[in-house]
Amino acid sequence: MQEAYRALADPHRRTILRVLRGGEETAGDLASATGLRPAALTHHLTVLKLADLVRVERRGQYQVYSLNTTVFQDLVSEVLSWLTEPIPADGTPLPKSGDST
Amino acid sequence: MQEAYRALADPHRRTILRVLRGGEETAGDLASATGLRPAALTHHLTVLKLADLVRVERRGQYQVYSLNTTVFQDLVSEVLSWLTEPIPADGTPLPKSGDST
DNA sequence: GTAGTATTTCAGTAATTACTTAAATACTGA
DNA sequence: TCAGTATTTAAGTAATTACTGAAATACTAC
Repeated sequence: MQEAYRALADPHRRTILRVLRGGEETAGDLASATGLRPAALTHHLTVLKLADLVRVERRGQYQVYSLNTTVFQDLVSEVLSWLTEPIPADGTPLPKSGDST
Repeated sequence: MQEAYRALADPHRRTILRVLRGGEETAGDLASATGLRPAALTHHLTVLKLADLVRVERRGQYQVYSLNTTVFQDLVSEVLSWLTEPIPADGTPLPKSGDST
């Protein structure tokens, strides 16, 4: 999962993911959507592929990118689990708010 | 939100957040939980504070950290919304799988 | 083949990040 | 006040990251 969290940290990459939620797009379309130059876009797409968040397929002249919804859902589920599965505190007592002096 | 996404990108910071899910902890306890040296821990806590994901309160000798559940839930909600609110594709047609030559 | 379009790779650079040690600060209890 | 504990700040370094322009690759249509 580390690669997926890392992938989310960049706003351009989150834009790419959001655009791909609407369906597959060519690399060129993603470049327009993000305002990135080709080489910079490729860099971000590489990070997203490393995280297995997107898939590519060559279609003629184009590279067509799409969301790998499986991994994407796993990621969301993991973050969500943080809300629903609290980790019990260990027994170590902590000073209470009025405790000092 | 950018700061929050950035904060999630580091595994030590995710550990800190998970530990705090179980209740407030002193900086020292968090250092033990993560295996970080004091100065490195402070660095990560600063990032988490910047993202408003954690709060601190001095309690005597200790600094007691806790989750800011509001922001934390906002973050989870936003990620979750990516699954439930697809962005409609624009009208631009894309080449279909069999299209080439 | 050749020209044109789409995309990636390469090599280098600037900015950011995580970390270190040492010193400073904030508090406690005697 | 002093010694001790907890934590942060400061200054520097090494690694990582995002980006650039230029060259290379992959394909299409003639």
